Amino acid sequence: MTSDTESLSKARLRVWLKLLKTVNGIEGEIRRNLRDGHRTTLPRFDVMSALARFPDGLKMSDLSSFLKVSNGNVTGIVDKLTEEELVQRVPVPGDKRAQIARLTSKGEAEFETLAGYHEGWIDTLLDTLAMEDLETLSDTLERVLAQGTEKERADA
Amino acid sequence: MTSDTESLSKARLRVWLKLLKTVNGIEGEIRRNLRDGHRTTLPRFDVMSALARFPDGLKMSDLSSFLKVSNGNVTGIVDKLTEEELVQRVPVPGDKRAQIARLTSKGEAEFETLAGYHEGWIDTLLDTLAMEDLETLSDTLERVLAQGTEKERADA
DNA sequence: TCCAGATATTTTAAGCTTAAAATTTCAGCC
DNA sequence: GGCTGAAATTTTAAGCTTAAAATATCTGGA
Repeated sequence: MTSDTESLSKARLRVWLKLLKTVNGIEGEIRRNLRDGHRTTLPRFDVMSALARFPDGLKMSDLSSFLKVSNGNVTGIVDKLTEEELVQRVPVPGDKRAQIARLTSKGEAEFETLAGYHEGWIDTLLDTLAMEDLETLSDTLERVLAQGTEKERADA
Repeated sequence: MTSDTESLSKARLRVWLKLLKTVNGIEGEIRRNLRDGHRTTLPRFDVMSALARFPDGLKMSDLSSFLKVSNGNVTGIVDKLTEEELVQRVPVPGDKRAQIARLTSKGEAEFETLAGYHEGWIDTLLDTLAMEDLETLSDTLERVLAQGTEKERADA
């Protein structure tokens, strides 16, 4: 391995650690805000956010693949959101195995409120990034994501 | 709010979601690699990585603040690493409350191996980023981190 | 000395997460 | 109809995570 290759590898590692630190910091702040100010959690917010994108609801399995978490995971979160009447399970006509989870009107209202705050928190936390930075960053991330997609294909 | 301000806020939100997707994807890949190929987990790797930076070991509380996780959390992880003789707890002379966690020589060897693989995984996953991209990205993240630091001061 | 508050750590309770097993239902084929 | 394998979901077991309570020890002052 040439010295150039080695330093590139080390530089990537350092940037990865910084990326992780940045994202963990922001995510921690969001979790704190949700918990302390709104008595909820990020996984709950994520589920509601996914359901808000699909007004007709999502099958449990579609919800878990959309969020990239396990089936069992969403079962537990939807259980609790259902207890609080923020989400409801609707039977799928013609398939007794499946259920559709969807926001109740109470859940929609709750999500709209939370989403507003959420956008504000992110806006503050990413305050230092102007449109040009955002575009550059977005392009960079896009390339990394594309590389990940390629790898998935190789694994499959 | 002007339309420009609104679109900036929305753009920040979109970039945040992309950032999260990227980091979660990479982190998931690292977790899979550690689990499937090396019978360990990311939190364990993180603890060993922190201890590897401090050959004389770290007090439990310093370890948790370094990793930015709770005290109780490291207690459990160090317990298990200790059972496997990868880490040992050393009493602190003059303070019976405190303990220093440090890698055993077995732990050091194990970490060196894992760290090599880890650097390779990151190198592959960030394959698409050349030195120039890394520098730009690093600067961008630095600014976001600095903003977070400012906010912490305001909260304190 | 003794005690009150601070410090270091562990324990506890609750929630999130996963992979794997279990359950229920479906779909196609005989 | 009945069977078999697939599909959708839930349950289970194990581990990670946190905040808060509990424990043990230390420190400084009365």
